[in-house]
Amino acid sequence: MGRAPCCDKANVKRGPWSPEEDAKLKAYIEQYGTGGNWIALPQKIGLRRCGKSCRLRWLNYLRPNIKHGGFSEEEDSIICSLYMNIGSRWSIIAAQLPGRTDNDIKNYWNTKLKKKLLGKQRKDQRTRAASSLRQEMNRKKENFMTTEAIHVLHSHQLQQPLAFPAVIPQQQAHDVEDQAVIIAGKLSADDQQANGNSFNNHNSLYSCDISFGEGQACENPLSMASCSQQCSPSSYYPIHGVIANSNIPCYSSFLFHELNGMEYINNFHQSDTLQSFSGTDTVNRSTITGTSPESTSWGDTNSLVYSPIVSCYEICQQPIQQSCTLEKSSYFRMQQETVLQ
DNA sequence: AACCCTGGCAACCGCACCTTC
DNA sequence: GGAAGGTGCGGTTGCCAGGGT
Repeated sequence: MGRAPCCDKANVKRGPWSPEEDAKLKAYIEQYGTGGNWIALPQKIGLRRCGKSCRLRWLNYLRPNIKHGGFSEEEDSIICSLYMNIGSRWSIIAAQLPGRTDNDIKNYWNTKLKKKLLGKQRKDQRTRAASSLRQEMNRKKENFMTTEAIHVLHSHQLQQPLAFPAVIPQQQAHDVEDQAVIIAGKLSADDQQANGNSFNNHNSLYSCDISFGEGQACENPLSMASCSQQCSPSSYYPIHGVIANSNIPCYSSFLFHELNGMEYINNFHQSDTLQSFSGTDTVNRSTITGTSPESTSWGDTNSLVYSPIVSCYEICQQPIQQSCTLEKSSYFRMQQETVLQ
């Protein structure tokens, strides 16, 4: 059985408070106090409001010495610092900022400070990732080319460029850094013929970018891209992989037959806070669109700290069910490039 | 000018905890 | 001890203003 409502919702007014209501509430509380019972307060005053609503109005708006807007740099840093340490405990954070209410701080964080902070962190992170990634990938590339067999992303079913969002499992998400790897696969003669000269230079460097989105974890792109049936070495395609990181949600796009596919990538990169995606699944001849729900996990402070660097390439090396292997002699080149703005 | 989109913010909702009886 | 009522809190919703098309 549910709990009894605190008031008769049918007989209470809702929505914005009028100046008259504000004046009544303010005058009464300044003269008599709350009486320790918010539920009974509106009846005493003659307000058709819920007691909880009166309390909220008083605490967030009417009580003396309330400050609205105009957060200082110092306040920003206090909020950020406390948020990093204790998360979304707004009442505790508000207690450290005289004149500020938890609701005000919460709104300020959600609408401005979060974006401001993330923008700064991304900039810093990209700068760091650019150098560390190049070093790491150079090292891995050497190892990669000497491996006897390799797992190859593959989909011989795909006859046209395909882009779709991939989702990294949450348990992996924190391991994946903002970086990307491109793997260009061996193309069959048929493929090359079918695609004109586009694939003649299949060892060419395919550029790659990082895409950010919000709120959507990723599934292992490899499992999504790997072949679902027995495959032949002649049907490997260039693979374009994009992985973005951590708890900043990500989208991945890959399996581009040619550079024309980059237009799909561009679709993903219109902004750092991309909220939706679109592409074309030519296997099913359908348009792929989607929307990432706003993340509600900002309480997880990991979302605001740097995650260890794990490249897409490392994921590529993990054994994958249904993946294919190739002799290194039949094989191709892995190139990577990050495009860090 | 009309419409759409987005950001900001006040207010609401529901749950958990606390207090009282 | 536990039921009922009150309070506090964080997440979410919905309205509105402003900017863009």
